Amino acid sequence: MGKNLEGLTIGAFAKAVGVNVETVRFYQRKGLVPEPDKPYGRVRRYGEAEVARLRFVKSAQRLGFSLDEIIELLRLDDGTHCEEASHLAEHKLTDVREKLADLKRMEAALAGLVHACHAAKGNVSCPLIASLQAS
Amino acid sequence: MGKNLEGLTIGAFAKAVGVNVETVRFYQRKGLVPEPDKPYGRVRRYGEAEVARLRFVKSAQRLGFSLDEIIELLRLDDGTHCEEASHLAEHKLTDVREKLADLKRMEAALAGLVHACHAAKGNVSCPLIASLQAS
DNA sequence: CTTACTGCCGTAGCCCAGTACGGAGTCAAG
DNA sequence: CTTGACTCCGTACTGGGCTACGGCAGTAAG
Repeated sequence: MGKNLEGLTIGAFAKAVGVNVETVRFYQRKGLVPEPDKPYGRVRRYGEAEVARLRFVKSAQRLGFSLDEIIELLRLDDGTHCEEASHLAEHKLTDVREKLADLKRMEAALAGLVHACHAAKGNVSCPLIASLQAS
Repeated sequence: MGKNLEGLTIGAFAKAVGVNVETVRFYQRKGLVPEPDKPYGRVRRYGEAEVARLRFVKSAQRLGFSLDEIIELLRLDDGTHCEEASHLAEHKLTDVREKLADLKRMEAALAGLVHACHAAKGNVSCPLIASLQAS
């Protein structure tokens, strides 16, 4: 595996992004990451593009997109279906803005919770359940 | 079912909070909401405290807490664990703020894509994957 | 060549958060 | 006192997102 830097094996690839090898395979089955041809030897090799793509998948996932939604997003990325992509992008943009609004509300609620807890230092009770009544 | 305000049946209880009856039972099995004794007849009755608790569960869930984390939060609610509750909330707050930053980047990328598509119908390089590189 | 790693591939299983179902009991209106 | 909606309880199933397992093949070091 040593000096040939033509690409990463699946194990190195997975490690580079911080996911399990099995997860890479799972994503390949779903079409989230491509399954490269086996070029010179007989094992697949992964390059920078694949690393970026896999990182994107994990990032989008952290933002609350499902794997199926991420497939959609990835189809927007290759820049070739501009007209349909634009439509999809507008839809996703609406999604994203809704998520932004949700997250901002969460942020406010959590910040309020933290604040309430700190404010209640002297007091005995910190009413967790009550703190979310208004949300 | 009408005027007796001695408590809600499970159906009315679930409806009052906007969840499925089965979800209530599921939460009872997990210990997220208590299973009241059967007082007068033989069906359980639910009161204000239970409604508040169930609402709290759903609210916390919207804030991104898992059911297991919510069990933790509920155990902290007796008011004597203010520090711990605050710590948990702060941790979530950090999560939420990271997600906000990512989402804003994604929003910018999507808006850029839509704009580019509308402006120059042709080859548009989509910055979606690149937009999350920095995370 | 042998031994020991990966990698390849399919299938099965796990966890989470519910959802559905079925049979028996209960309750209130007609 | 019957009817029909609701409750109770257990068990089974679902769907999303992985994770594990097992058998075979290729490759690398000794």
